Amino acid sequence: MEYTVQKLSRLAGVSTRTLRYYDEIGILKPARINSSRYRIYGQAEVDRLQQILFYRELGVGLPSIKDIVTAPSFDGTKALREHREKLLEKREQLDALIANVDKTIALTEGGITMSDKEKFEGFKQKLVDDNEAKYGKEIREKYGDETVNKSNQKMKEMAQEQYDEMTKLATEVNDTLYAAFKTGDPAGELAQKTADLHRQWLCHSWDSYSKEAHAGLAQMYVDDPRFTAYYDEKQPGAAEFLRDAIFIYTGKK
Amino acid sequence: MEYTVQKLSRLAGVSTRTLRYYDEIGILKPARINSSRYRIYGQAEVDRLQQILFYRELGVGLPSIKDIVTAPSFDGTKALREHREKLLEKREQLDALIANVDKTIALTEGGITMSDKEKFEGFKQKLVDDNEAKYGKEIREKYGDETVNKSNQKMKEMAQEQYDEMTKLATEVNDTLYAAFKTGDPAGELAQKTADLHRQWLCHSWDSYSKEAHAGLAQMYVDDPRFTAYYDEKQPGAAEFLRDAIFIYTGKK
DNA sequence: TCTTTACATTGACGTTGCGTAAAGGTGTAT
DNA sequence: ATACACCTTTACGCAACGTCAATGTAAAGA
Repeated sequence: MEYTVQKLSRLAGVSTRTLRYYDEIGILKPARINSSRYRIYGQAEVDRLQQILFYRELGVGLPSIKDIVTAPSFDGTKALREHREKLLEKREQLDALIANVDKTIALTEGGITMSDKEKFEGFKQKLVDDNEAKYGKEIREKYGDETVNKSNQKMKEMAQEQYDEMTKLATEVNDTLYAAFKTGDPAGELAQKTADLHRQWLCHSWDSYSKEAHAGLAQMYVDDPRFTAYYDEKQPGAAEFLRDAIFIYTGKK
Repeated sequence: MEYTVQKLSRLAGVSTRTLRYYDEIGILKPARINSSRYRIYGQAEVDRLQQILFYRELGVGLPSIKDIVTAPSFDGTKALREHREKLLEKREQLDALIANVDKTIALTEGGITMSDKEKFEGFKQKLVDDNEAKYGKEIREKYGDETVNKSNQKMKEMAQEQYDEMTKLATEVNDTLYAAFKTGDPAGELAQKTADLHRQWLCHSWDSYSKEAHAGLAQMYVDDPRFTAYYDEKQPGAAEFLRDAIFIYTGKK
């Protein structure tokens, strides 16, 4: 099968300009040039373009891609396996970001403050340079009242009914949690009702619900001491109990 | 807390140049300028930078980010929730890509060929333009022997022992599968042994093993007619049976 | 006090991966 | 013959900074 620029561009979902550019920088030369100087691509070029796009999707620069695909020792599947590893890494990064967003939402909704440093977690890959320790103390300074005020402001702006519903749910979650805690059984009826109420409460601030996210948040209640303190205030161990109940509710592990 | 350019840049993991640029384009102005014309950032700027980086991570352009964060009606948590949705979308896209990579690896290892069109799945979001139908027939042309030859070439280059091990395992998987199929029980001893052998076989081509990926591949054996054909050749229903066994083996659902 | 060193400033040009004309040749259908 | 969709090269434009360069300033040690 032979393709002109446009045919190949349609096949691959790239622009003709891109193909000409790839020719220009020597990353993908056409198989031959016909009598009217048209670029004609063949099977090998289609394969090569696929490889190029794979790596491009990763964010690999075109010069590096060139090295990869023009290397005589180029092993397609080996490169793909490496590629796969990088994609998984990228997904982990994304997960970290999502977790941070969840945390930020949950914390601001609760009027709890984050340290400046904490705010940037998930962005920085791991620039754990010495200066961080240097500024650590200053960085760990909390916000003060301003953020809480902002949060209250936002609350005021919410429709009154929504607000009522949420606070009602919140107290219900708390009450049911402590009642369930006394039964000692996270799989029991009361504990599962707590988990369900918690889900309802969550749905007020989440646009879409997923079991995974719910379970993840539950784990955070145990991992983050500020949450633990909140739930354990009246009843030590309540945060952990809530997590267990939610894990069962969401069918995790 | 007040920060100079460098302090803030270290905190947030960006360059000082970036901060100056953000000042230049008016997306993040310092709280004040001191007597030596140094930029001094305060608490509000730290928060704002966090928002900016959130959106930047998403691939949102700086002018759009400016609109978002400078809007007087800007609601932080609402924006975060939307942000979260987009992140989830992005992750789904990534998952699709990973699946495509897995598929490509599996297919090339198996010496099975992909149509040109199929190769670009996952790249093209949905350029379902009419011209596709036009070129559909040509596109659906299969590779021919060339790819198989390449694959064989690669096989030759593999260490002989590895190759022997893999082919031995491959036949073992097949043999055990058909034996297990006769028992009719995907949870039975033989079926689970098949799943384990299949895992071992996989580990020759995967750098890292995960149950999720294993289960995903198993599902693919049923979804992709070429795989189904391969496994069902001697024994119709074998592909589905293998999937069920692997699901149980990996503890899925 | 002097000097070094680390940090700040404003230009201004370079880079990547193309988009987008502009100005023109080609092929094929009517 | 002319319309039309396709192809060509040349060349400037863009985002989001990186990277000099040339220069001023703050903090700390000799």
